[in-house]
Amino acid sequence: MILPRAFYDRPCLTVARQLLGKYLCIAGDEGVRAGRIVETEAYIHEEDLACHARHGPTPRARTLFGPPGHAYVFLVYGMHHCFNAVCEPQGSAAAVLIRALEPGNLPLRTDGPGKLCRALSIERSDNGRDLTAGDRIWIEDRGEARVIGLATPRIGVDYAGEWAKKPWRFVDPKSRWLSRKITFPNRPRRPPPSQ
DNA sequence: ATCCAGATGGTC
DNA sequence: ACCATCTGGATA
Repeated sequence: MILPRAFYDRPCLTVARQLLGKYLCIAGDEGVRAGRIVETEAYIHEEDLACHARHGPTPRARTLFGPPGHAYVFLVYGMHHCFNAVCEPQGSAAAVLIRALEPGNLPLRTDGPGKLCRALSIERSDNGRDLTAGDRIWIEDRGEARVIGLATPRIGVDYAGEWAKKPWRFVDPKSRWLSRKITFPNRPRRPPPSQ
């Protein structure tokens, strides 16, 4: 089932959790490519100093302020794309970044936001695309059991001060395809091999 | 295992 | 001047 607009028209943290275990799909020349979502992050409103909406509805951030259920795609570090699903009602600037997929039958690795965009050929021309029309990019519910997401701080936003510490990244703890391994504090390390 | 420089270009 | 990343090379 293609996720309907009502799925996205809810609080960003809810959408970020519920996207775990869903399938990001794209239709291309050689059929449909899809991967299971195992890692997400929420970016929430103008006051979130890690969110691109922090400077208001600039040309880049405009789609964040638009209606839910659309793609927000941008270029980072001059070479990688990031894919987000816009959520919450129009005028409420929030989106969920998809950070990792289980590759399934995809030929390239998808354990990172830039890598998954490359594997699915998502680029800036996909910015603003309607995710509920089912014509090129959509997200599917394939009836799997609900994933209990593990919350952690977001990656790569240390510049955002207090906002960087909020536990707004969600991972499927059973997946081996996360952009970073899950680390537990004070877990003893395996000793180096002795001769 | 961890650390880090460099690539590269849009955005403010 | 930054930056929601990735890769390869150095080091231990």
